[in-house]
Amino acid sequence: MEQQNHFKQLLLQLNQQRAKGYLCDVIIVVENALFRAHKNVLAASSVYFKSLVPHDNLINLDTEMVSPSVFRQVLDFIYTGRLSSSDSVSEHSVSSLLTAASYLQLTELAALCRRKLKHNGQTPSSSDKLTTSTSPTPNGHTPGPLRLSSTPLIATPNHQHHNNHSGSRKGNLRNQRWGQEGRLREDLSEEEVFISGSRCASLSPSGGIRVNGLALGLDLSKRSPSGSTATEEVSPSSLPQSSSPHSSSVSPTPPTTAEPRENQRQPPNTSTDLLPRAPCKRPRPHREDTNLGETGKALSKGLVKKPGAPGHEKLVRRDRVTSELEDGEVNGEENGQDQSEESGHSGSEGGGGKRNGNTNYIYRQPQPGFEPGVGDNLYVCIPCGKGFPSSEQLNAHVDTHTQDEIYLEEEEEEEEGGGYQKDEDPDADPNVYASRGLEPGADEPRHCCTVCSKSCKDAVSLREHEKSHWLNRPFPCNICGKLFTQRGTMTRHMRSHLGLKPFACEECGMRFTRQYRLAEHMRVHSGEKPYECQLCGGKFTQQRNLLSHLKMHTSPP
DNA sequence: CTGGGGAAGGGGCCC
DNA sequence: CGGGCCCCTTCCCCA
Repeated sequence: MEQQNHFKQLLLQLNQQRAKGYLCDVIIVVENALFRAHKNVLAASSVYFKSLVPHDNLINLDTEMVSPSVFRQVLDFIYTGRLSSSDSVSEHSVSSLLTAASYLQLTELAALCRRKLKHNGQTPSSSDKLTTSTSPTPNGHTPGPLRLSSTPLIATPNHQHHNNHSGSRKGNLRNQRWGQEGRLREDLSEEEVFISGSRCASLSPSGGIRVNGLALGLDLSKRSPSGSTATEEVSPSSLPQSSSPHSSSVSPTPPTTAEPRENQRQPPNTSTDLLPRAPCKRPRPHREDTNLGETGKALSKGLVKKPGAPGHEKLVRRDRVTSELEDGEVNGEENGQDQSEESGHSGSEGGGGKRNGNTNYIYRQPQPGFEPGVGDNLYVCIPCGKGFPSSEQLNAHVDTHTQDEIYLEEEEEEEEGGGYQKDEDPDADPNVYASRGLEPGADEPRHCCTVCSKSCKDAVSLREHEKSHWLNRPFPCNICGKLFTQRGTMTRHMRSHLGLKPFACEECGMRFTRQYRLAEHMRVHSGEKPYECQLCGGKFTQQRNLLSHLKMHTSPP
């Protein structure tokens, strides 16, 4: 007895889930594009991926071997066994596919491409030599859509270290891994992790950041030793171990010779058994320490502590002045939080943002009807949330954004909505006045710049003036679009997205993005409390807590 | 329920 | 560009 079309239906379901990001547990970074997928599917299709996915939730691919557009075809092929119509698969793209397939050790796809090239009278490029052997597929070459053989994938891993192909790249990360101690190797370079220098420079006049990828609820920031988020919902087996961060932005070493044959018969649910059962779409807003056993309080805190996910653009619209000039976090951080956790608890990440900062970028609600990550619209415009099937189309679209356009829309919305947000009643919160350049009780709003206090005659003038401040934040985050005044700050911010925490506590395994924080943390273990309140003698491990404490002394009861 | 303390995250900025 | 520090903020725990 056999259920007909079972495999087809199963694959169909998986592909639909991928499109929706449902249960996706791995992110593949190709240049500046992010792709979500299922580890099991990747592992079942590629020996290369099989070697990576158990350890990493974030995989960077060598852009010299595979481009975003090619990888998109590769991923489509993995999930469907088909390539798009042969008409649209040019010889050049077949060649690129072959290179990518070889690099990724997708032997079936490589063989398919090779046959396609042969059929077209082409000689496979040298790149396909990466694949030392492939198993022939029975269905041969046929015109029309290329189809995956129905035979099981036979893994015939070669022993070449494909990563070496990227070795020529400066500061190459891809061969680097977290060491035994769980420390990121010293020579990691943010730029390498991060995709983008090119896109970084392509900040559009509108301030729109080109992020050719799926923000789509990906929470790149949640990556401390464990977690409860989409990207963190990983197998417990890979949890904590202070030395085993879940995602590395590097491409680990390729499959070793030791495991080849296993690849053919991996139990289909080997890893899914270890995955959390709950859908990863809506991570809980609170810590979930309970599953961590006695790993240690401090550790557990770090493990599940939260957020900041660029992704579903659920955002709280704020007054333009507030959001752009006063609250640097709303756009990138708080927003991300909302996006990832929906519950709306404002995240600690947004913490620093309430102060000042002339952050400028405005996230927009996704356009009606746009469902991030669904279907072919894998490339998402951060500003408007619109999805596009290709990076080229996205880039073209982003160029159409202008700051004025955003302003116009803002204006329209202000007119429609009366300007204030319901939760931003100036009467209730004097800070709102400040942020808007207004003063409580003033009938006529003063159009003051919140950055330099310059007074403008009207709102339009103020906006024009405010633009000048934006230039002071020339460093955009390629993931969330937030702008920074200094490159170093942006780099540090990106580190939080990727969860790169090079500084590990030897006592409990907690990891930190900053050495200073590790030093601070170590006082927890040493019991050192160097900060003493001169008023009451209270001692604190953190200076900031002493300051907070002092406020308690000084503030009226 | 509330307030204080502990611990942690993030951004700004200076060196 | 990284380190170090400051500030703001959040979250959790506990009394």
